[in-house]
Amino acid sequence: MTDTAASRPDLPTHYAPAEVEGPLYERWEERGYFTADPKSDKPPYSIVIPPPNVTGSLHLGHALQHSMMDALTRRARMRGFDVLWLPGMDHASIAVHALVERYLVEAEGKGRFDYSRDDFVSRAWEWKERYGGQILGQMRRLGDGVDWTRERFTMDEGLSRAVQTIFKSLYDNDLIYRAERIINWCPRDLTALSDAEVDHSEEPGELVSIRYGDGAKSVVVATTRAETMLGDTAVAVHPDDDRYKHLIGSEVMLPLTNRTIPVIADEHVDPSFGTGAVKVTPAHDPNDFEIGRRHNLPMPTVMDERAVITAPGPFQGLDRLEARFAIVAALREEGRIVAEKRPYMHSVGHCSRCDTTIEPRLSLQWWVRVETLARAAGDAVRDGRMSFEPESMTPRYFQWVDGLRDWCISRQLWWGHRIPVWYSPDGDEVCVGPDDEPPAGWTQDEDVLDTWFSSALWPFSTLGWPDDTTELQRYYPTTVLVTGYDILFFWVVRMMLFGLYAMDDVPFKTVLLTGLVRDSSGKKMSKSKGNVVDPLLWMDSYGADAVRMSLLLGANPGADQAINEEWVVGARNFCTKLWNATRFALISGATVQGERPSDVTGADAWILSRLQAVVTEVDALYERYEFAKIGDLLYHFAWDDVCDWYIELAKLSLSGTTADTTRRVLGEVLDTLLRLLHPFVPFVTEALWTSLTGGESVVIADWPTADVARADAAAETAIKALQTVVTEVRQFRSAQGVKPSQRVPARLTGGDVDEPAVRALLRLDEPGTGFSATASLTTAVGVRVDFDLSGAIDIDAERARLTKALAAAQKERDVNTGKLLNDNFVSKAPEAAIAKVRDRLAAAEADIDRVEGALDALTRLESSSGA
RNA sequence: GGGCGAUUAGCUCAGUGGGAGAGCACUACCUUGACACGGUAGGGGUCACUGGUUCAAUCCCAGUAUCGCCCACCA
Repeated sequence: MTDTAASRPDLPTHYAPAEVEGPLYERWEERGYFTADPKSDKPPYSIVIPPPNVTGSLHLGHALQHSMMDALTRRARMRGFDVLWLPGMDHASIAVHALVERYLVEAEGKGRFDYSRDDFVSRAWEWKERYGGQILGQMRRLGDGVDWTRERFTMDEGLSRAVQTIFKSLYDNDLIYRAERIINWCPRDLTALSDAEVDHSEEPGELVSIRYGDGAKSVVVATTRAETMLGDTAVAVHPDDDRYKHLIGSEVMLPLTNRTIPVIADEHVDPSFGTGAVKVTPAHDPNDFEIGRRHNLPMPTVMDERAVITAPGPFQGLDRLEARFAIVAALREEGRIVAEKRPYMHSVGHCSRCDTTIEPRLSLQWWVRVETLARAAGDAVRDGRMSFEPESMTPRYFQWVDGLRDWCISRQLWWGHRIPVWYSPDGDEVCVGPDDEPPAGWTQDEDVLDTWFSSALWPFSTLGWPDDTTELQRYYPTTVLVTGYDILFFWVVRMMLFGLYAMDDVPFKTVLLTGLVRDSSGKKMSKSKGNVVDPLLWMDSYGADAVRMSLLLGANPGADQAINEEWVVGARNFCTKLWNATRFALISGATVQGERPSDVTGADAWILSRLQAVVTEVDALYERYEFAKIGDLLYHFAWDDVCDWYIELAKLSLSGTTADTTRRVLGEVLDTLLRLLHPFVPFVTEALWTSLTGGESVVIADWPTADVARADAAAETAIKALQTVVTEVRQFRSAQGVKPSQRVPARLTGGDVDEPAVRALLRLDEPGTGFSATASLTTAVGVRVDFDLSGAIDIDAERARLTKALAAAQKERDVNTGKLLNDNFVSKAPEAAIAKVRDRLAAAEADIDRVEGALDALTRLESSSGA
């Protein structure tokens, strides 16, 4: 044992993640490992975190994305970059509203409008301070190496200033305007929503056909929204529709009212749908609004903001659904219902926050004029300044960005950035910048901005914009954005719009889109299905490393992934394996200081050769963000190559003359392996690496570099031969029912293989006096092994094994012979392919000879033993 | 209607124009001096279907079926 080994504490045989992980993060944070240094001369590497909602808690989707970002930034830090991974939270305007409102109802029994605006907002701030931000602690638990000194919040002072600055700039450039349009209105949250905040689903409704007018002056319209008829101001038909041409320009009676409405011609109408005639309600339907605009129709509003009928008459005060039934009943009484179809499946929009059915509503709102911004955002991808990983997601981006409609940014809420526009008593308006004073006596617009307006600024507002800070110059554009494909449109597109506008450059060079995490049968996790897993529970049971590793092992670019607890158990087992391998190294006196051993041979040369190949491969996989493959590669290298073979071989060497070299190689291999694994499993690697090396922290260790000079084809061939012999003999022993612990005398002849190693791994004794070969095996690498099983050989079992091997070899021979007899193949296939087939044929024939020989020997043995 | 993707072992998923793979699960044996959260050996798949291209197709092309996602429309 060396001095270093003696001074190191013994590790327990079982890795207890909860005990190990806890103290490590605090130490990292205290030492400032995660703090970026804008003044450093290292190259920058920057990622902004997708800011979780202040109301949020860590779910598996976060855990996946954070594991990826943490792996990327930890590796970048080890590679010598000045890393900024910037954390923060989103104020989540509408989501916080819902929670605070619920809280106030429960705590004080009062609704939102029982409070003044200022009072409500200060309650919301209190709520945020008290209950918000629990996810930040959960990020520490997961191990996220973020720069906490630069944590931001979308409503903090600096970001609010950025919001106001860009609003004024866009306003001054006529890219923000106020207009009355049809918007998506949530009658529960009492606010407008953008198109992106509406989810559509197919639902059963009813399609009723109603006769408007009477006799010759009548027309039948079909509708799923009978209640809106009170606001109808026309019936539209297609201009070329012969059935209705005679009616165009005339008026029909609108039932249940005293009004008549015109029949108009509009190209929008599809003559083949329904009756080919459409009722037009401009104030309550987006298409009808457009028709109304084209034909200068009146646009009466017949419902209030809670979707209650306001039109005077018997239906006034009814909710939209009650009104629908009542109106259909009234029409039926008048004999105007011509046809009814129910259930009638059609698509219905819902508030993405509260699931309430959206009510299209004519309303005065603020808009971003997106045309030029969207074109720039599209061009940035078309000319390669920004790209998606995986690339297959690019069409989705274009689909959205090229068809983007003006963005409704005003919300009738209180929690959020208030629109910086002020009105005079006469109705004049002025947009106020952050450094301006609003005119005295003017009043500010009541609305706040869409939450996504401030998130759209995140990559530069967090770096100090609109000031020209060193951070902004250094870390913008950010290196890569890691986020779920589900918020491509909400967020990614809008960051592109504003990033290009404000900074004249893309906000990130690459967007890495992750899939969704699903349950073990591939179902989307949802509260209603009850299959949501809290990653914190898994972290408590198996460790943050295990959760991270199992997520990353499933992280194929852009693809959804399933996960269940067994996967996490497997990852925990892997951590334990690492733990014990390192324990072995410590017990064995592995050393990591001093010169690298030169002139290594045998297993030592082999594992170093493999190691440098793995380093090269891992680096290549990181370039393509292939986390699953990186994990798989390191998993198998660690478990198969290092643990199953190298450590077993090292045990032999450690008691021999090359022990010193092996101690050094063992140390180097584990040191390098732990560094390679650190971005995936930071805690266990930190605990093990510091024990093994005595270094300060693996967080600040150097990323391994491949030493190509260590590539050793001869060593790899030699170990492969050894593995072949060992495996074949194990198969033989297994088939023979020879217990692993039973030592068997054997004689090895021929071939070129490390005989002492083979004997040790296989528990084969030297042939002593009285050795009698009762069974023999000629391996594929030419080594013949004669065993003295003292007549105990199970001839039937061995014959079965050999017969199976013979069949396989014969099949291999036949397949390859067939290919070579095919003139087309021989004349057209590339020479390399033909050579390969020849080689395989030769190998198959040799195998057949060998196995047939073994079968003959078996037969002779059987007859000679006189069974 | 437009776009994208999937279909490979019981499950979750890799993969390649020329020998079907991994993890988990399963079977047998094993308390071998790092590890039973382990070791060794093993079983298991017409690579959805039908055509085509090719000397050769699980892989490329076309079509079919099933499933999933995104966008648009749905009076």
